[in-house]
This record gives sequence, C-alpha cells and structure tokens, in this order.
Amino acid sequence: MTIRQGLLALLVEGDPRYGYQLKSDFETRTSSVWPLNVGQVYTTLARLERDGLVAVDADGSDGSKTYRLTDEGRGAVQDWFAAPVTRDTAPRDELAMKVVLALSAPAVEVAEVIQAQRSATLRALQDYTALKREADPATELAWLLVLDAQILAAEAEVRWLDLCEAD
Amino acid sequence: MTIRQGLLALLVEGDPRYGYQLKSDFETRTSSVWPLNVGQVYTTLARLERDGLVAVDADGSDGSKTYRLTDEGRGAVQDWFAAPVTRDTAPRDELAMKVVLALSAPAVEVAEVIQAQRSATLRALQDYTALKREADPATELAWLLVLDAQILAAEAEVRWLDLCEAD
DNA sequence: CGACACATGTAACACGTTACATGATTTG
DNA sequence: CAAATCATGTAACGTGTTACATGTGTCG
Repeated sequence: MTIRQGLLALLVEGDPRYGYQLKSDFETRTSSVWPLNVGQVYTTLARLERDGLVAVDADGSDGSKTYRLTDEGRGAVQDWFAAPVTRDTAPRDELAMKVVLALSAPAVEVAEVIQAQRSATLRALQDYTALKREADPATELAWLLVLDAQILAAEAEVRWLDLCEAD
Repeated sequence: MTIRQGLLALLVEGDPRYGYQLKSDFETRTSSVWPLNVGQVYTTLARLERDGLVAVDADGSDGSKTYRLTDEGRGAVQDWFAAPVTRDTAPRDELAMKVVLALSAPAVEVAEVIQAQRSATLRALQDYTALKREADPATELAWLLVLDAQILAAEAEVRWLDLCEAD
C-alpha cells in the first residue's frame, strides 16, 4: 500500500479536508501502525493533484487549503479496493529471500539466522498477544484486526522457520 | 530486502563476478521470484561502490569489470544476516491496511473486498501447491522453501479474512 | 547473416523519508 | 508569555523501475 492509496481512501469518505487533518486521520485509521511525516502528506497530495485525482480549494486568507477527490480519483479508489493484493503486487518476502540466500552463502550459518529470527518473531508474538488482551473490543475493532493480522503472520513465520530447520 | 543486500549476499561467496553474472545468479538463487532488470544491477553496484562496500576491478580490454566485496561490505552482509526481520523493518501489511481503511470508507463494501481477496488468495494457494507437487525435492530445495513460505502466508491470510468477516 | 546471449551502462521518473523553515491559533 | 497544536510546504537524498543505447561474441 502506498501513501497515495491511503490518502485517496480517506478522501473517499466525502468531506474535503486539510492535509494536516489527513495526516491525523491516516494514523488514527491505521491504528498508528504507519507513522507518517506530515511533509509526506503534502508531497503526496501535490502528486495526486498533478495526476488529477484530487482537487484543491483555497480555503482561507491564511493559506489553508482543503483537498477533495475528483471523479477520476473516486474511480481510482474503487479500482484499488476492487483489486486483491497479490504476491506480484506485494513486496517480496524478505525473510524467505534472506534464508534462501543464507543457504548458499558459505560465510553464513543458516541455523543462526533462523534461530535469531525465531527469537525475534516469538517475542513479537508475545507483544501482540499482550496488546490484544489490553485492547477494548468495543471501540478498537480496527486495532484488533491489525493485531490479529500480525499474530497470524508471525505464527506462519514460525511454522515456516520450523520447516526450514527440518531440512 | 533490497537489491543492495541481495547483491552483497551473492558477493560474500567469494569469487568476484560481472554485473551481468550477478543478475543471473540473483534470479537463480531467489528462484526467479524476484525478476530483475539488468540495469538495476549496475546502478545498485555503482551505489555500493560509492558507499565503499564493493570494489571494482577493470577486467578486460573490452570494458568488462568484476566486482568483489570490501571488508566493510563483508561486515555489512554479516550484520544483515544477523539482524532479524521485524515488523518495523518490513513494509506495512498491505492487506490489513486495505481492509481497515475499507471499514471506514462508506462508498466501499468491505464484504466485497474481503471476498475478492479470499478468491485471489485461494487461487494463489492452489497454484503454489501445484507447483510444489511438480518440484523436485532433491535439486530445488530453495524453490520449495520459497513455495512453503508463500503457502503458509496465504493460509494465514485466509484465516485472517475469516476473522474479519466474523465481525 | 541473423538471432541470441553476454556485458555495460545512462536517463528519467516514481515513491518514501528525513530534516528543515515558517507562521497562525489555542491553551495553560 | 510560553508551549503545544494546527497548518503548509521545500530541499535533499535514497531506492526501485522502466526504457533506451551500445557493443562483443557465438552459434545455427
């Protein structure tokens, strides 16, 4: 996912917003999993405007502006949501590449790489489960889902590491 | 994982190689999961040289060159292999972000997003398992591991989608 | 000869990221 | 008044990616 798509997804809700508001919204929605430098919002918005996906309304005498989706932008959001995330789209699996490269690198102990990774992943797993216990199911649905995604991914990772070690 | 790190990992094997060879090796090792434009190899190698991690030896009268690791480069590889992949390092979970954003976007049917994703993931899962059946366990260990990683990740994804739908 | 693999590169552009600069408004 | 928050941006740099240009060697 790009910042681009994230901002478009926020803007599809309708009401035009300031760049600054988009920044806070972004972090709220993604449960602060994706910290964002405000500057990035503005550069990204500028690129979106350049590409005709958002339009800007000069708002006040103070130089504040509001951004809204164009029709084309609306289409882009729909397209993005309609298209599933595929392995082609997604970045390559960093861990898999790493282990596979370690396999053929003589100066590297694969077993150590795997062990270090397992420790780190298990620790992360504990952190996530702790966070999940503390979370409020009523108000923080999104946050819980994000946590679940991380947990399931981490579990799959551990299982894969086991497989690797078996060879 | 970056191309940078991939190339360094290849070079740690010892023998200096041409940029062109590194390209083929890279694809071989990663089981062609990561297709690479040759040009990228050269730009990346130039950056690595700039940073003092690789050194170049002019090789022939024809302009061919070989690249080898410097001591600093060797250190960088060791560091990379020693450091586990963390959620901070890794790119954000695209699917999770997407679904979470869809949850609060009125113009978007979350159920449809989830369903489209599940279909795509299940299809990918079938493809991977088919590939796994066809693979030769004796000669293609790396390829099998890559496949397993994809399979486990895909399974985790489906499980997560189930969780999402339950809410 | 023509196609293909080998071999090296550049130019242009995209996005992500950090650091920096600037000012208005609100609030303790 | 001072500090925090709101608000907008630019500059500089890093990597990834595609397309293009160029030339040698080999094999059918």
